[in-house]
Amino acid sequence: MGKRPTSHDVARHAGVSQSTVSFVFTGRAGISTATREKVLRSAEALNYRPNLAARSMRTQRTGRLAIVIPFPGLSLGSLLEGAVTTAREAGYTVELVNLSQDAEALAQEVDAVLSSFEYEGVLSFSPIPTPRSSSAASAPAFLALSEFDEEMHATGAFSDAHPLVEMMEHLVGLGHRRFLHIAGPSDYPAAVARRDAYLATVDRLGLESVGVVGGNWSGIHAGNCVRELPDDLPPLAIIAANDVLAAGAIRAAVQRGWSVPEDVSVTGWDDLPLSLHFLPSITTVSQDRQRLGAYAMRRLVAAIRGDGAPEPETHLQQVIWRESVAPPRT
Amino acid sequence: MGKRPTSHDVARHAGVSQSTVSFVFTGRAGISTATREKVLRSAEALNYRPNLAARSMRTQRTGRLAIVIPFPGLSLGSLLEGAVTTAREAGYTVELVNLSQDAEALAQEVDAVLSSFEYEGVLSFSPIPTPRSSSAASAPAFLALSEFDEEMHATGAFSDAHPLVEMMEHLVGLGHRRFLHIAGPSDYPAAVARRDAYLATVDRLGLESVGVVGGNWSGIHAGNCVRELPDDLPPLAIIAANDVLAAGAIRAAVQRGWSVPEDVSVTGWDDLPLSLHFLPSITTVSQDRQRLGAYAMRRLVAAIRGDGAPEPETHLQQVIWRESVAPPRT
DNA sequence: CGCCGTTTCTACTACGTATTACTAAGACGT
DNA sequence: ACGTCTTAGTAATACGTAGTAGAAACGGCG
Repeated sequence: MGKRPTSHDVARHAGVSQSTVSFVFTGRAGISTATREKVLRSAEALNYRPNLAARSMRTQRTGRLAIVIPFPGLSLGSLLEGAVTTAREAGYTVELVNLSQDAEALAQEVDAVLSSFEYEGVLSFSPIPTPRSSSAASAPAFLALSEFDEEMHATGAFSDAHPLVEMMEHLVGLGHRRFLHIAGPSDYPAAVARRDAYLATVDRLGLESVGVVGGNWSGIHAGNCVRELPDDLPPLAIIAANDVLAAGAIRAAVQRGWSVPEDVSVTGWDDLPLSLHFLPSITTVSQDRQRLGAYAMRRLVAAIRGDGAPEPETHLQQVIWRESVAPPRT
Repeated sequence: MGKRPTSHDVARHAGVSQSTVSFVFTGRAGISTATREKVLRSAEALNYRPNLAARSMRTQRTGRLAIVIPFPGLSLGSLLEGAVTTAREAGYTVELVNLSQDAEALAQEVDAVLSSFEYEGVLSFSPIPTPRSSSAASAPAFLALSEFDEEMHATGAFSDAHPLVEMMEHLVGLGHRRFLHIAGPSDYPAAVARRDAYLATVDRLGLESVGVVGGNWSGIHAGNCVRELPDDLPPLAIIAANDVLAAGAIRAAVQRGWSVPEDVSVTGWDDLPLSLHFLPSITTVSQDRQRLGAYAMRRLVAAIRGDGAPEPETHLQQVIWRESVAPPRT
């Protein structure tokens, strides 16, 4: 039960020889349809997957490719760099698997990856539905950024959105009282954490909140939200959940005649390559994505080995003050 | 000679048993220093690397991890998505390997990857020095974007920078005569291709070129170049090698009082997420990075199988007209 | 000189698969 | 009925490693 089934097990179950099973799986001719289906049914029943290591030993082919990425990656997010480096140091190799966008297919694919016997651990950097009870037998460690995120939030280390609080307090120090939040989609824990931090800070400091708008990562949509605001609103401080939303908001504000930052201050998140050159340059939060990736991988490896969780990283995020923030026009 | 050496070969060469070789490589105690060094010397002489498939078959551990990426990637560049999907369809698995930035270490690491016997093919999306004569014995296929790039250029399909010509001709049609090119680093074939296309077009259409400046991918540097231009230059059309350079240029132009696009038209390349929201929004070239990644992978797989090169992709790039381009102020 | 303990090495086996060589069973023409 | 050809399946083997059990060499001690 606890062991991974082999082609011998399938053969025994189906009442044929191991060779026959192998022929079925390699698609060789000379197998009757009846036998083939019998074998496939047995394989299904036992949850059999060919062992790729054994196969590649026999065929003398690895079936593996590498994509090498030089360190200053193609805006891969240094996330992968950090993760891959850490995995390598721990003696692991990292494979890339991509998934479809459709929710149902995605769940199925994740399940396939987890039950493929090919991986000792699986890491996801984006919110993914927790896989259905991975068939108890030796399931690989699974770590999704969503849990990760929430846990970090709980421990106050990462997506706890503390920089957002820091930015709001600074804006209040400059004289701002009226705020607007442009939020990201609610299935992104980071987006939720930022929204919650915004609401909590409004509450704690007794500020005026014009509302929470947005709900996706579209800069166009963010711009539309700004266009719908009443004319007499400024001075206003807009806290956007990332730089794309901030950029869309700035553009819409300028287009309706509000000057940034004199009438409207705006903050973003992510420090995209163009944020520095924007007009005005965007105040944002830069994340040390490489260290974040490394940390996520350390956690996964610890989970595999049954070690306790490693020390959480701190100072992974930093506010970068730029031109899009100023005291409100008096 | 043509075969990959095994621990048996090393044992024979060193005059010990295979077990001893295995013990040396797994670091087990109970091996005298003399024997250990003898084994290591033999292994070095034969270029031996443990066969990971055999090892993982024996140990029942794969040593492999996966990073799953959902389709609308984290601005991974859809490049990887396309490549991974294509590889999977061809029956391959894709591993991520990262390299250091230092040129010498990098060359050594690439060499290690190529001679590790672990990969049937290796793909690089960035310019990487062609590896030293990969020890003739069954070297894996290697495809670097640099060659790729240059070849595509030769066949007129990809980095042939044709969109750049299209943009310049359009600008001429609007009435522009005076041009400036902000180039990328000369070790990026794409950057070179764009510069060459610029120069050729200036020549062909008898335009006035203020010069070719730049030389790296820094937006700040691009801005400095624009700041050094003479005051009475506009009207001017700036052709930047990518959007970051374009953004830096726009920012510097606006800061010195030139309005964009009335005084200065600017074009970029890449269609970054913020380019659409920029003030003014940046005319750029969008690349179908997913198809590009898929094509690169098809080529790699074809090289492995000894097939001829697949049909080159066309229409991978498209000019996106935006606000940063207009007729020159009269 | 024989006994024991330690160190150092070797012979052998199992891991799970693909594939070659072979056998059994029909199908068919004469 | 007999030999031949085709089809469907099986037995046996090799791939390269790690590790178990055991052998050989060696030194110390009585």
